Amino acid sequence: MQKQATINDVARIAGVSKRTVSRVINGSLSVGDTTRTRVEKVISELKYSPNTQARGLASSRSYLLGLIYDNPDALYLDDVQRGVLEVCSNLGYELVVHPCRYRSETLVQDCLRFMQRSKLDGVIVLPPVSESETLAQALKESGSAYVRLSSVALDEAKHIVVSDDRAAAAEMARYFAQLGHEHIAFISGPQRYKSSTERMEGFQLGLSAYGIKLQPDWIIEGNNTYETGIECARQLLQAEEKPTAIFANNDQMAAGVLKVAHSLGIKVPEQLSVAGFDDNMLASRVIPALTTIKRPVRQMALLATSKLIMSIENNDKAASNVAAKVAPTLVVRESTARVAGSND
Amino acid sequence: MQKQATINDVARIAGVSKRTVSRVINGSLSVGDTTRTRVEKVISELKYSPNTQARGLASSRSYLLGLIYDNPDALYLDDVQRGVLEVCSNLGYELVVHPCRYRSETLVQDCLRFMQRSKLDGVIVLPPVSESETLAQALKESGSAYVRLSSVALDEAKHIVVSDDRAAAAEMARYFAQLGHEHIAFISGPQRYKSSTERMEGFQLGLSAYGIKLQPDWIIEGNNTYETGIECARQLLQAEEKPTAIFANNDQMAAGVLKVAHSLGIKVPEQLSVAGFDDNMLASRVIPALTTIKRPVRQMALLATSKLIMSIENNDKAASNVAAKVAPTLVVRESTARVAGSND
DNA sequence: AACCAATTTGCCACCGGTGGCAAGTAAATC
DNA sequence: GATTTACTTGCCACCGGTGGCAAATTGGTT
Repeated sequence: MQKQATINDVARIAGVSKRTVSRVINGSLSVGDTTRTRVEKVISELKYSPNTQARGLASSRSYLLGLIYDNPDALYLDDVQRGVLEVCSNLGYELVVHPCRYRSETLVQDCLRFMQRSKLDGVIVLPPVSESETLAQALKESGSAYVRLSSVALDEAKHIVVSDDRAAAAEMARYFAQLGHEHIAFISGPQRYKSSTERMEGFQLGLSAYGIKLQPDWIIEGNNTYETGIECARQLLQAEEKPTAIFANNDQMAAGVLKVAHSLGIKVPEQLSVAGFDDNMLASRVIPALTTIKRPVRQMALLATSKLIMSIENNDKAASNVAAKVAPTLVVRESTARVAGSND
Repeated sequence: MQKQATINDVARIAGVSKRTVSRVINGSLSVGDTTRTRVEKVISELKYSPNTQARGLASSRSYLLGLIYDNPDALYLDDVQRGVLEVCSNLGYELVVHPCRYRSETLVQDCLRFMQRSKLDGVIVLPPVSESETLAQALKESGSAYVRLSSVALDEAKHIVVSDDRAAAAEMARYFAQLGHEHIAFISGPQRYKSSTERMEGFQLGLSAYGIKLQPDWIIEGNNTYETGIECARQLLQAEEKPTAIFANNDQMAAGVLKVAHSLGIKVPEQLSVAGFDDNMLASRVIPALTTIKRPVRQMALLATSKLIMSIENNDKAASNVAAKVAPTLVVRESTARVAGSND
């Protein structure tokens, strides 16, 4: 293991003090041009790169960001992580991932400890953990930089990136209505999450514009997994009176609906329209391919990371206060069709 | 932001020197029992936890592990990451994720720089990056702790966790043969990866035991994505003479085969058997559910992480030299059946 | 009581950077 | 040319721990 060059080596060879080298590294303005180029030359010759631990110790910066989440869908997490990493690597940060338990009593403590232990410069918090106001409060009080991803605007513009799931769900409602569907069921996510209630309310609101009302027994709560999608679909499709369209809170559950419909010999989309939410990889793989709402996950991740780094480097001074709101969009594929017998 | 307690605070309050506190933290033997308990009491009262940067600076340990990969399947990465994180959090390590480009000329440099910059204690390398011998060599020479995940035993037992993909593919061959298939096609992964050639060779070997030979034009190379799965399937299924069974190098491509078969009106499994490799989430979601090979990804991740940490903490002395080999297993679902007209 | 070995504890330098301030240097003003 | 001003650069302490070694304590022996 060849020994790593230190700032002292650079200083000695360049014939300056290490303080000056430090200035060059950090892009300080007050370094003469000739000195700067000389130092830079030595730095690249020695392939010197500063020791982040020492740097962190002296300046309380680590160039480490954290990603906090609780058991998200693999595909969602992957999208987010890719986006975050892209920005990180461009801007010289590394990413530490940290799963945690949203419903644990020690959530706040756990997250703060994580930040402190690893001396993170900031964290990005994913849903549903992002919905915890106590955590957000604790982060704010501890003076940490953070950004939340959410489908509801539950924080100052500086700390949040929101997607308008409510409007997107309303758009799906309109689409269903225009296909002539009136007997519509909704498989919701856990009602304790705002992201779930937002989508449900948006959907209901959208339908009501067409005079359609979701029957209470056609609103079933799943937990966003494929398995509960199957359970919920069974309840709906084995009943006497069946809906002609089902909107599921995400693609996983919609895939479950497809499976059940297939096993019951119900043809999609001829006899039943099915739609999901997310537009992850699964949506295009299943047969028939799912009509769904595309969430711009990657874009949210990019935005969030940029905001976060901006707020870190500006030492939290305004600037990044631009609202970050993204709009999910309807993607029509094969799993939805005009209701049988209708010709609107 | 309440100020963080330091080792000096603990030392002062406990009435000992900070060196002693340090000893207590690191579980050194030579601390008297009474002193130890006193110090521990103060530590917990102050909720003191050592500054990892300072600790790292002084002892060149960071309690940070790295995960190095190149554009893996989202589902695979998620499985691995979950497994790794589980062990990490149990043993007090954090995980830094690091995507990179396997085929880049600067791969080695990039990875070493990553390790050095973040002062990682060790890294876990996923396929296909794990197949790079130059990287492995560089890691070894730099004295870094590392573990590779692979489907071929290309390193000392200490540094690798292997899955026997060859044997698994052979088992799939036997299964196909016993179903009476003789006209069999194989959609391979990129032939530049050993994991791909291993599976192909295993499959061919398995078939040859039954006197079946893969025709050269029924071996098509994809790149493990759904899209190339579709392209390859088109070639196979739009030809004059069609295979009765297709084995794809992974589930993504197998899903592509299902899609093409469906669009061509070819019934699976009645007219065509399809199998994949991985057994990821997708395999059970598609219709019909895929027969596939289950890779014990999670188990590999757990093993790899344990090995890595063991080698770090033993300062690389033997001990972790147990061979770590896992066996993928055949999972039969709905996409495969006895060949039409056969009754073996 | 004196001595010795083993165990426990403390002191100080050091890891590799950055912050604050003083000193040095060059350009601008009178 | 002397003085002020602005800009560069260097010095030293410090961030919060750990390593090596010396000092102090303990307990058992003779």
